[in-house]
This record gives sequence, C-alpha cells and structure tokens, in this order.
Amino acid sequence: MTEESELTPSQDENHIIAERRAKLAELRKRANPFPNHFRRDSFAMSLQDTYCNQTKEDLEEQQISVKVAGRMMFKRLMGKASFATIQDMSGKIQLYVSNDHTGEAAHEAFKHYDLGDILGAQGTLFRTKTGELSVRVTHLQLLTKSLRPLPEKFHGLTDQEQKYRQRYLDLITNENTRKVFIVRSKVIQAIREFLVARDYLEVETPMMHPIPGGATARPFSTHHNALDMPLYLRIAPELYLKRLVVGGMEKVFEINRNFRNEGISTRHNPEFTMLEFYEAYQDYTYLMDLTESMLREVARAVMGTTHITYQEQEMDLAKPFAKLTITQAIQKYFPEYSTAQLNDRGFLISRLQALNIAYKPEDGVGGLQLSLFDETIEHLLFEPTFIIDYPAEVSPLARRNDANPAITDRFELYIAGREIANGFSELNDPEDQAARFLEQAKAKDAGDNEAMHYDGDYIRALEYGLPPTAGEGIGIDRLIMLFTDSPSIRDVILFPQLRKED
RNA sequence: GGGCGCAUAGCUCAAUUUGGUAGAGCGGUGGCCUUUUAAGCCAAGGGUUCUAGGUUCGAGUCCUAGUGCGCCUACCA
Repeated sequence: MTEESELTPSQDENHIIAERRAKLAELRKRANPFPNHFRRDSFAMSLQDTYCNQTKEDLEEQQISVKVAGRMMFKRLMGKASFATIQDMSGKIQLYVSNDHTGEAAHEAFKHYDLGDILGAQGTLFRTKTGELSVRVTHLQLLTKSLRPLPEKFHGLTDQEQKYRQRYLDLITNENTRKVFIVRSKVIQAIREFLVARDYLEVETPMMHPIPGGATARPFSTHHNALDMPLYLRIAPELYLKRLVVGGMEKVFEINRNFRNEGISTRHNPEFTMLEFYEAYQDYTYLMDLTESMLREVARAVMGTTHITYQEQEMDLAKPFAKLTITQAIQKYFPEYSTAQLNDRGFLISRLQALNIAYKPEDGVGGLQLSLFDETIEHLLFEPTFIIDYPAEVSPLARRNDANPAITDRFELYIAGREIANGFSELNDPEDQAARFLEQAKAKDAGDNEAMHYDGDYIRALEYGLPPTAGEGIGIDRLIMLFTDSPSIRDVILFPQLRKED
C-alpha cells in the first residue's frame, strides 16, 4: 500500500471522530477502556425465546439475573433513567439504565457512551409497560469504545459499494445481510450432512495446480520461488477428485474455492465456491435423482420449506424437475423449429446469424444447438430443469453415450434462468480421454485460450483404472442466491472482488 | 471490453429543470425529561457538493477527461 492510499487521521477524520477520540482519552485517564474480563452468560435471542411467555409479574417474582454483552444500536435518554438496545450475534435486547438501579455515576457515564460502543451489562429481567423484555441494569461497563459513527439507524447502510467494501458495517446494520450469511452457512452445513450421511468422504485437493484443468476457463497464474515453477490457481478440482476415485475413495466430495480469470458480473466473481462430488458405480441419471433429493432436503433443513420465491417468481423444489434435451428445450419455446431444421447445420448457422449470436464456425450441429440454447432458452428456465445429452465436442471429460457417440451422458441443471449444476458419467476410457486432451491441446495451439492442457498424470491415473463413476459440480454461490432471493452474487459473498479503493 | 445511470454533512436524502449565499431528518454536542421503542422538546454546531480541467460576472447544477460503484451487454459457472 502506498503512503497516499492509507487512511491517515488528517484525511479521514471528521468532528464526530474527533469528539469520540476525546472521550476515549478521558476514559483512558481513569481505567483501561478496552477491558477483557467481562463474561456474559446469556444471548439476547435465547432470553427472548426462553422468557417470551412470562408476564411482568412472573419475571418480578423470579428476579432472574443475567449478564449480556453487545453493541449499542439505540439509545434513549430521559433524565434520571435511560433505555438502550444492544445487539449480539443472536439478536437484540433492551437495557434499562437508571440512577435507582445502576447508580448515578454509572448512569451519567452511560449518557456519554455512543451508538456503536460495546457494552457489558448485568441485571435482572423485567418487562416494561409496553411489554418489552429488558434488563434492569445493576452493573454496566464499557467494553470497547467505538470511534466511528454508525450509519443512520433507520435506513441503515444502503450504498452498495460501502456494503461490499465495509461488510462489517453492513452486518452490524442490516438484519437481512446477517440472515443471508447465516443461510449460506446452514446450506453448506446441510449439504455436508447430506453427503456424509451417504458415506461420502470430504477431502481437500490442491488450490495451486501445475496444470490447470477440469474446466474450460482462463486461470490466474502465479509463481513458486523455491521451486522456480509457474503455478495456476485452480479452475476446478475435478481431475484431482477423480484421481482419488482411482485411489479407492469411491464416494468423495470437496466444497472449496475455484478461481477463474474472467469477467465479473452479477453472476460471476473471480473466486467462487463449488461443491464437486464423485461416486463410483453410478451414472448421470443417478446424479439427477440425487441432486433433486439434495436440493429438497437442504431447503427443508435450512428454510423448513421447499417453496422458493426468487425475484417475485415462485417455485416448489418438491415438484419433479423437468428433463429436456437441448433440442427439446429449444422446441418447447420455439415450436416452429422442426427436428430436421435443428439438425441441419446450415439452418442453425442462418438462425444464429439472424439472431446475432456468436458461434464457432468449426462447431458441429451439437455445438451450434448449444449456442442457440444458451442465448435464447437458458434464461427462460425458471423452474428447475435438467438439460441432458450435451455434445461430446463441448464435454471433453464426459462419457460418450452408448447409442450416440456424438453426445455424452451429461446434464446441466438450470434454476431461475441460470446454471446451478453440471454433472455427467465420467469418461474412464484412458485412450479416449488422451485423444480428447490432444484435441483440446490442438485448439489451444490454434488460439483458444480456454481450451484444456494435456494432463499426462491424469491419463496415467486413468490407465490404472477409474471405475465407472458419476460426478457433479454445484455452484454454491448461485444456490445461495436462490435460497436468499439475492439478485447479485456479490450479495452472497462476504467480500466480493472490487477494484482498489484509491 | 462496450452502452446507460449514479456520486451533495458521519448516515438517509433535498436544492424550484441550461446556473444566483448548499438545506432537512437521523447521529454527535449542550439543556429538560424515571417505562422509552426510529422516544420527545429546546439550543448551537457540522460541507474540498468524487477528482482535475473548462464555459460563465457567477457552477452542486452546463461541457471535457478521469476515478469508483450500480444496471445491461460480451467471455463464463
């Protein structure tokens, strides 16, 4: 960081911060304003839950003593008594601070505490006139002085950029942001439990690859000094996970980050979280069933329902997911295209040109159909839909279909108009795989910088024998967008990638 | 990468439509108030209008360039 870009007092501070610094300096004269000996015994939400049915009289009778701590979010002074609302990781609870119970000196000190300060309070539970559960504070202590003012309490933080750059402020201020990331954590936990319950083994494979593979994408490149060799941040764990299946880990999964050096959008972050899982002695039809079960079970576990509202449209994950081939999907929305036309290279090219859709001139019928599908159909698939039978030319790691070697036993799952999952019966014929790597390498030489490298060790592994295996990747961030009704991937990633601030 | 939009007090927003002394609420400061709920009332504060140029007697407002963010689009999951 350069000297100019650092936040120095003269550049960044305003009168509010100056006043708070002066308060802090006063506090320092009397005691350490950052003590670390207060121990709470209760969370706000557990108190609210435990005592929600107890009346004012019940509480007076029991004299329940509690110690709570949290950040002060609201403050209401009324002379000889005050109310404050503190927030901890579970929720909020109100404090009643008064000359009578807290003592005049402590109450006077409290009046100079600021919103954002972190307080520890001890006292007894009671219910106010209006029925709100509160702590009648007998001992109050400032645990951390906050120097910077919080965003306005009613509207909160709304500036998107500040929400992303200063996520801590967004989390302090916005209930919904907290909810999104709690749901995210629970979804990942539920997926883990779903797979572990089916005897899957969770593993971690390298994030730094000497040969980037497992997907068609541009990698980030770096360099290892001691080894003096180039390394790439992984674009997919696929080839390592299948090596593990070769090694006898017959049900294996990994939830971790992938890195792709490509565009950023509401659906793309340079680093994103993928679930990949592989199961030996299964095929892609099994994966589709498993995926339906997984999404239903996760939805029930996290939200208690399979009903999802995404951007004001509704769906029910309990309904069977549709299954369509690429051409069936095209014909569903454009019945005017005949099957013969959709298998006619000339017709497809004329349509793509008419619709101004980019395509690779060397593509066969399958690739052209896919280009047409991606541009015209994909965004229309709101209800969960498996698109099946992908052309072999765009599926270099997938097993060929027994009846039609031009296509593969592969599917992609679309929900809310975007790809959520991609799965297939794995290609375990080492000679076919070697040939397809060579084809990719040829494309790379011809200038396709997303084409795959030839991975000699992966071929060597296949030559020892990969059992017939089914494998799938699920984009966790996009799944979380769906479950949290978030319009942008940046809303479900705690610290999305942004440009430098200065 | 291309197109469109936005940037004003710590935060949320105004500022009469080619321009004429930059305002309010919240928060903060001082005062009143012992059951408040975005507490209330009174008072005094708080600004490099994103940055750099330009037009003009005069620019938050108009023009040019830049920076950041948002949306759409392209590559992609």
